[in-house]
Amino acid sequence: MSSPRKAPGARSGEQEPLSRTRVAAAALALADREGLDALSMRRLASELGIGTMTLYGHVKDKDELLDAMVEQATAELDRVELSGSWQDALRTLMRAIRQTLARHPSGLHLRVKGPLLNASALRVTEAGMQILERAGFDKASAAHAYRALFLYTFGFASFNSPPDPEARKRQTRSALLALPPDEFPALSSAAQEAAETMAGDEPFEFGLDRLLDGLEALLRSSED
Amino acid sequence: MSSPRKAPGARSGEQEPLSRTRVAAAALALADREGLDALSMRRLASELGIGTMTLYGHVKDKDELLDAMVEQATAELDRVELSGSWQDALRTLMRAIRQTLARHPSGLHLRVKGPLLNASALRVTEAGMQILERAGFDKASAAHAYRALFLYTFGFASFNSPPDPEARKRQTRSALLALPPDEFPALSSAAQEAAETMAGDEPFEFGLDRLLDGLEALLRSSED
DNA sequence: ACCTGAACACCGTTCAAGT
DNA sequence: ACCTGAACACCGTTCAAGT
Repeated sequence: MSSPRKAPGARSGEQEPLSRTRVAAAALALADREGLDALSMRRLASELGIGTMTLYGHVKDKDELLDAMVEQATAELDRVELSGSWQDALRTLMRAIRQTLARHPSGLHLRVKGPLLNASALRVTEAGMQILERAGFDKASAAHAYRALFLYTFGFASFNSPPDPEARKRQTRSALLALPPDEFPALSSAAQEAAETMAGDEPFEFGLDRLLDGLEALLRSSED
Repeated sequence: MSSPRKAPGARSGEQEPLSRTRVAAAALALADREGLDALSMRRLASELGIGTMTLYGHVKDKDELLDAMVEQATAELDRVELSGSWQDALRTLMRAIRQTLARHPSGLHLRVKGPLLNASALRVTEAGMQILERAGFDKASAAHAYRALFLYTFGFASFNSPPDPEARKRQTRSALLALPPDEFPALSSAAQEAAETMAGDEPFEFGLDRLLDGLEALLRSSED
């Protein structure tokens, strides 16, 4: 009767029972908040109010924990509303991927060691492939096109992301302005323009548009 | 006379005196050989035959060591021979970037925390910007185009890279074939084609060509 | 000056013991 | 069964001492 665990409802400080998913969510939250370096098994456990070793009941390894975090993050991608031309639909899809990656700042340039083959990631890929095939691409072109779009988006998200976009731009701009103009004529005269590409949505949209234009050209040439 | 340090020439086991560069090179070699996880200050020091703390004379931090490794790797990029059309020249440049990233497998998806502003990286960027401006792009378009090409290449290199390309393809293919075809019609019917995009040069070249085509279209439309 | 061992505050994970 | 403290083999880095 006096056991503190009896009540089935939510206690003030208590949570639903631990699960792999909840462990992954907590780990992702911690990593997003304080950086991947701050994520340790011991730290995570104490944050969850459990013994360190209890974590190993839900996750074999720290490596498996990192995998679970990637799954957890990609799960947000399910159910994106897609409409319009095939270009618009792909744009929407890629923006969603980019946003998800951005939402988990240090959480995701982490170590994606192999192809992303969890359920959520595959659903997104399926959506992309359907859009491309319906647009008229054959299977091989559709697969290549999706991969190119995805890796472009991934590269942008992991390398053109916060923190502090303005600081990135300023840092880049002053580094370029400090270059000897005779040795770096193009860069030092385009310092402002180059700095602008270091953050924000617009540089992402630029490349995405070019990629989609290139795909459209391929589609037209194959239809002739 | 009997001091083992007197001789200025190369001893059997001895090396030139330690420097930040040599420390970075050794760290990069170690990380490439055994993975980034195997790189520790203690391990690196003992491999160099010095006390752990001696490393801190050449590098403030482990973080600074990682920065130095990135510098070291990008240094390989200097002096790429560029010729042909602007498309061919950019192709050559991007291939070189991709190869350099591939040469340092775990060494480089590491933590590029900010814009790459070291001398070698900037020289490569300068080359790219010159090619684009000579082709007729204005400064803003050239900056955007270079950034898109670079991030596409970066995404590909860090996410489509070894180890074991064939295993990646097989793993992807069987995961896709295991999907329920009614829920994943596009992916399960294109399992082979999708798997093929998971490794090799050809998928990289596909997206690069589309990007370059899109850029050419932009260039033509701006010239009218 | 330059180098470094010892020490401190951490890690991930094994193992054996607690309930 | 489920959970976990203690212990082991590591970390990065500070500090004070060696030459």
